[in-house]
Amino acid sequence: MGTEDRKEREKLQMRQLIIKTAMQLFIEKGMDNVSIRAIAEKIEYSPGSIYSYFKDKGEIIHAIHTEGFEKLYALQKTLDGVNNPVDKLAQMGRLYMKFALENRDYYDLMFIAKGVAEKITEKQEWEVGQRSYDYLRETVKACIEQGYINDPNVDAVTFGIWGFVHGMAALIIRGRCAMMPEDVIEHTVNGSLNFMYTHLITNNK
Amino acid sequence: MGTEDRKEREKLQMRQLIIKTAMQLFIEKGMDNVSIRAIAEKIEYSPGSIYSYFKDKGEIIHAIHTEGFEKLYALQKTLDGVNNPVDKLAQMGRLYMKFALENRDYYDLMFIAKGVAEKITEKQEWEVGQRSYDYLRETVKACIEQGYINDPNVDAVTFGIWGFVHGMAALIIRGRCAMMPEDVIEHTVNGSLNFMYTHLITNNK
DNA sequence: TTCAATAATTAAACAATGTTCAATAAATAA
DNA sequence: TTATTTATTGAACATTGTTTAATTATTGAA
Repeated sequence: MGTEDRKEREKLQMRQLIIKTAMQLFIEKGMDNVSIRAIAEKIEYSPGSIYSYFKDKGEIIHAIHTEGFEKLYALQKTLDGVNNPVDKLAQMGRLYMKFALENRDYYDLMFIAKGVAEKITEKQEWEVGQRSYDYLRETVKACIEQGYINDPNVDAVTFGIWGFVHGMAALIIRGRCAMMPEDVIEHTVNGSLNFMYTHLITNNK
Repeated sequence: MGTEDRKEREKLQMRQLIIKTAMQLFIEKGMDNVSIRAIAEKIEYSPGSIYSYFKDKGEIIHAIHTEGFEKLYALQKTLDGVNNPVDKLAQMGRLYMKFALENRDYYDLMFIAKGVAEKITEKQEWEVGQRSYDYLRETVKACIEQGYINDPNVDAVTFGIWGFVHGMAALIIRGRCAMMPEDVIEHTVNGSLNFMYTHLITNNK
């Protein structure tokens, strides 16, 4: 009988609805001001009900976290056609930055928020993030192999470049840029990206 | 009569005790697992009492936040004697990284935690952080003026370099480095710092 | 259709949080 | 000593995430 399939489908739909609603409220009210009760109320269920679909609040957050990584990786894949690894690296940096600043709640969950990463260590659920990291790493590796970057340590270069873009994004998202007016931040970030990509590449073209 | 002075002194001592105790518990139990009640209990006062010394929990956190900036600036000042701006920049990077990783709770409060920066915007309490930023900026400026860095945009270069070191620190502190084993992180970070400082400097010595 | 079993949903309760406030105790100045 | 100001308390409030016993809805078989 197909009723089991239907039930499963409904269960999945409900999970999806909860996730969607949670994300809506996150964006609307800020990640820290969204209670289980608020989510429950918005979907017109009781608070307790949510716990038949998610083990705890962390599991909801983790679901959104994963969604964010899907989005980011999809963006990265749009660079598949770029052959020159230096161009690819530069474009990836801009794309990463754009993603971070246009999806601040997602980015926060993915790379900044506390209490998200801890719970993942148990399982191998890093895969979804690993994919993105590998994509960057492969590009860096190509840059090194083709002589564009003059440093044999792929991991150090990759981590450094990631840190560089993440650092700027995190400082902006967490409001640590009081030393410059709001409206010049974007310009400064562009300048920083240019500076980096200009200087990291060796001159032997 | 000097009793007013004494009272003021006592009030300050009490504030200091609260801050010290809070920091102890922060390190001991983790920043998110320290309640006003826990602090109160440790100093053998009632929870309500704390509110005669601090407006709210945020004010305690902000006090520790400020303490952190004092510590960092004191460290930076140890580089006053370094004349070559490139050396100074490189040493500052390592020093910053060391501070971040050896004082994770302070660093978290200063540059990552949410709900800290927001409350500061009102006042001009950025000064304590601004000092540190200016110290970096001046060093970058010297590097540019002396031809070591080939980019006229002081702010973009400064922000980029800060973002670079902050990014790595933040990723480590917030547990986003699952792609590499715990014990190679330090080595990788060193490699990244070397890579950056080697490549950001133009070759005209 | 009827009925027992299974599943989904709820409301109420729990413990922990930050914070407030009237009552109490302590310290001070006259 | 006494009146006043200050410090401290403990109880209370609202809000959180979470659990659970009771209730309602749904299902598959008779």
